[in-house]
Amino acid sequence: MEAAKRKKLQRAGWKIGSTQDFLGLSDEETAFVELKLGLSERLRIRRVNSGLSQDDFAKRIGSSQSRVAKMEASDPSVSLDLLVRGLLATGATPKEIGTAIARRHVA
Amino acid sequence: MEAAKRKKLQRAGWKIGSTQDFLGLSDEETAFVELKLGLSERLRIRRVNSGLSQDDFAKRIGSSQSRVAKMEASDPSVSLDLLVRGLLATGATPKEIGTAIARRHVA
DNA sequence: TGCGCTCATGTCACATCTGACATATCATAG
DNA sequence: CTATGATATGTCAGATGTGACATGAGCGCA
Repeated sequence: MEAAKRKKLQRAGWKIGSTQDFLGLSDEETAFVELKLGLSERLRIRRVNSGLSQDDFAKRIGSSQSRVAKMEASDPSVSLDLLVRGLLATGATPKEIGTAIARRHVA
Repeated sequence: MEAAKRKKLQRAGWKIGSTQDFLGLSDEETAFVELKLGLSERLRIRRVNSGLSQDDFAKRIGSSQSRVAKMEASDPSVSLDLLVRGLLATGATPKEIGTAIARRHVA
């Protein structure tokens, strides 16, 4: 998948404001990626707020530390399904998930 | 996946109000299934409103009629990813998607 | 310096999802 | 009744996602 670059760039220090810009992504692909970003941010927030390490959290949702890291990094290899399941497992409500999807930068 | 039954029961004429009841689903599994239902309903609405057959729509999003039918039926074999991509392809905004997830029974 | 804890990244066998196809059901028109 | 168009259901080979493992980087602490 082409969009694998995003992560790299992001790591390299680029503030992600609108993602698209550099990479030649279609509008739909962009929307999809941003939507995943909203969820992964939300996931990290919830995990950190509950004082868990990635490893603890992984066990709690029946996964592994490395996959949790990838979830939070919104790695191309993680599906929306996994992100949403992860959020639900933390007790996030569908409403909160909907909000995370609808608009980013929400507290 | 266990939850494959849902569809069958639903077909058999059971009004799905809260899904859970019969099948022994955990709260999280239930929430996940309902969340998918919200999206699949939304998808069918958007397709019908734009006057497309499943077949037309399938071509437009690079899939097949049978898969579209499964998407709208919220078949266990379809992922959230596919539903969301499908919605985005119809021009649905992240906001609309978020709303479809947050609360069902929305017009 | 070395140790323990946390998070990131790459890899891979195994599981799940996907498009395509075949076929079935169900209307509605002729 | 019988075509025709739309939708539903089952199957499967190939594509994609997943947990697990190894390993490295960063950090605070003795």
